[in-house]
Amino acid sequence: MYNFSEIEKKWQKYWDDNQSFKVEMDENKKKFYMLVEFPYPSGVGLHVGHGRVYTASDVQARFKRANNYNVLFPMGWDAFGAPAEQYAIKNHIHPSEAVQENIKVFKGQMKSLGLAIDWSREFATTDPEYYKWTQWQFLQFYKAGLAYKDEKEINWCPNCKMGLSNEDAQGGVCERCGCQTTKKLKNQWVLRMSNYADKLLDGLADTEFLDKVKTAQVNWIGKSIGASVNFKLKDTDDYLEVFTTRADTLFGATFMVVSPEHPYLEKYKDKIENIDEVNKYQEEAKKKSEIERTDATKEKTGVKLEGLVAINPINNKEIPIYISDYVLVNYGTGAIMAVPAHDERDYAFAKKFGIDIIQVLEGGDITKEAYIGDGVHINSGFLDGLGKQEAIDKMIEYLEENNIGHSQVNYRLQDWIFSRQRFWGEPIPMIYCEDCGWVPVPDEDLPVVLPNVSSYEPTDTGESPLANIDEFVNCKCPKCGKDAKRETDTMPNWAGSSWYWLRYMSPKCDNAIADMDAMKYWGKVDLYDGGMEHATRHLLYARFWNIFLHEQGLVPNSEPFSKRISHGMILGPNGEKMSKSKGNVVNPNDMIENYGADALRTYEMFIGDYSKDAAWNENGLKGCKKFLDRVWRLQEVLNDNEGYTKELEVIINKTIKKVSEDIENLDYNTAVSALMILLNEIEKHDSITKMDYRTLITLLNPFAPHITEEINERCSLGDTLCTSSWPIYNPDKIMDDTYEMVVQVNGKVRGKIEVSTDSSEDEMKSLAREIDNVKTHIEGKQVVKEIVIPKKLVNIVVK
RNA sequence: GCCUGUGUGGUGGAAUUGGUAGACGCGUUGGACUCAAAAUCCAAUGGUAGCAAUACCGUGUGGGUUCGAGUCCCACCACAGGCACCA
Repeated sequence: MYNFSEIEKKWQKYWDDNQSFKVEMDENKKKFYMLVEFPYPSGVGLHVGHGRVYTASDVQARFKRANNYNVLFPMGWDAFGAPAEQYAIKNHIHPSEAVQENIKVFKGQMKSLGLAIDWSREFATTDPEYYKWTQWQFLQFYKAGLAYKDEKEINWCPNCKMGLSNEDAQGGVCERCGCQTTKKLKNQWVLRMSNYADKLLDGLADTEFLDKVKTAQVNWIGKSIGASVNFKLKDTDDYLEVFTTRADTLFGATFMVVSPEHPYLEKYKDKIENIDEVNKYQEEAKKKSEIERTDATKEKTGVKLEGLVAINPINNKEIPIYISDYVLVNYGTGAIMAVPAHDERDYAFAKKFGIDIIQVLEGGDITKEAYIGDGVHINSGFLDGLGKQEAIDKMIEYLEENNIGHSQVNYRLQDWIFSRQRFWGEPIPMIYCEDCGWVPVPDEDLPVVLPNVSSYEPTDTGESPLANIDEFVNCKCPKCGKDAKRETDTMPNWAGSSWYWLRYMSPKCDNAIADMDAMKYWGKVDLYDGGMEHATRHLLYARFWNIFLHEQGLVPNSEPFSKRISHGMILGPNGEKMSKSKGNVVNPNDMIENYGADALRTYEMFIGDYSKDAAWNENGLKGCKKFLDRVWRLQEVLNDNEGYTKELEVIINKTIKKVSEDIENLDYNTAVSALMILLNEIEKHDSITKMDYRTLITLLNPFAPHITEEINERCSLGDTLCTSSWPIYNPDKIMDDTYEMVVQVNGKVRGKIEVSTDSSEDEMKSLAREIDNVKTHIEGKQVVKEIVIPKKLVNIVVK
């Protein structure tokens, strides 16, 4: 047998030495931009799941290259973030040192997989030459009025001592450490992402994302169309504003509820007679975790505001106001009009507090539960007798005419909290001056570099460790020259990954985020592969960022990615997610050592539907190794005949078609299967031609690039495969002369017969009746009709 | 609760989109080679009945459309992912 590690090293060196995969712009060639999410270089090295994703991307890149595309297939490192910082805290070294070490390991592993990456474009988000431009782009947001400082309650992880975005604290659990988050007031930099809600929705039309990715984004943005309604506060000149999607039920609004954080509670503290009780409720709400507060199944709680009463503007009835934590401060106006007859939550609250329930839609039995279905309006004055949409329209018209409210759109999407109180992130390039306020760091002073310090731990006050470093903090105001202080917060991990695909286009550019000509040439990412876990967060941030850059005239396209696909995970042999604690982790290094990178790659492509999870099975890997061994052994049976072996011509042409289409459609598993079928056919012959062999290994090359190059060289089959063109099939040669015609009687298969491909329908019919078993099934029965599907089957219907 | 998906042999998974269900691989069983083992090669392999030809059953469940349904329609069940007191 052959020495696969020797062969693999040989060809990896060859590709390196010859810079085989380096690309430059070439206006004469069609471009193809293959992007795969760049990894966070952790200390544990690559996972076999990475192997699947990178191999699949590599197959695409090699396939497109062979099809004469100018292929950009780059790689880099998303290297800011908590793990490197934790490691630094523990070992008292600069995080960049740990990052350098890890990158080395990752890159070595990627090379040993034989990936056709253009390494000349490599960078890390932690390179000052890169984050200089991340900082510069933040300043563009700032200058466009899209970055602002806001004192607001944020998610706070008491364990990590860190502010978290809503995205990082989903469900009230810290994404990093898993502990329960609380709330804390902090002055944060925030990006006005919510301004872009509609653009993010509309832009989806220009993408080819999977439906589930689009749906996830649409849900995340959460657009709802409704109305804003003002309720007058009795004995004041003020109004309490609410958002509702059901303005038509206003006649049934019998009370109002404000969230515990609503500003009116402070504003009207003198008017609220039971303010102590209210304050107590606010305190309790604050103490509760996000999980407790948003548990929809728990019993409703609340306190009635004594002394503060609202007036329903549609009927001028006085209605009470309550404070309750089932109303969220960060959605709508933080206050609602409650229609207990037709809303489950309001119903539960009204029942508990003994509030009036007025039915305004016909249907259901509201003595038992809220009726949330549709119905004709009743008890609703001028809306009586109307259906839902008609009533909504009429009500909004009325509200607008009478200056009580207006139509309004609301989004679930929030602004992006952009501050982190950590060391290992891009410093936010802002300076605070007593006289001038917040002043951007001038472009020529970028990047604001992370200093060397002895401790990387967050401070007890929750501020970044940078706040303890006087040399970093103290500076001069760029505007007036007086003593000033730097912002010590850093950017979130998502910042560096929100524009990295642009940088690959011209990674060395030093006067812009990337060269405009390069961005125009490479354009949008053609195929972007990443995990489903990034369908909302990373993908929305990246799109928001790019849309903004486009508006600023900094990039040529509004949408950054054409097609987004997502791969399934590789699970452990037991079908569970691989983890150290479960002891089911498969190390790709071991697999490469024992079976070779080619076998590993082939197996990871063959393992199953690329978009679905798949459980690891080492026997499957052995099977793929066996397949490659058999391909290798064909070297012994080469003959000197020209062209294809005649009997193999059809299946070879068919296989070219099948493999090409499958790779194009990301059906890697069936592409490998087609090659196995071809090999099975080939092995039925005593000898094969060089052309037979060359075509087989060319089709196999994207999956097993090393062994195929070696075979190609040893047998002198042609040019190196990495610079060769993909085979083209002959459409006239993909049809066999004969096929197995299926004969059914009443839809059941009763016989099969080998017939010539150019048999006429009549010939097919008569051949069908000659089959003995068919005869027995139609004997003595009346033939009602005969269905003929050319080149496939005959179905005889009898009675 | 809502939104996406998915459900096929012992197993990973195929099925030209309404036309032979189970390709290909793994596993299992039998055989060849070998003193023996490994490796390799050959054969069989959805279930039931049968010596066999063949018949019946079979793609989560129950209905339906059709000459014909894994594929389309209706209802339901289970699992996975996302969202969720969003007014």
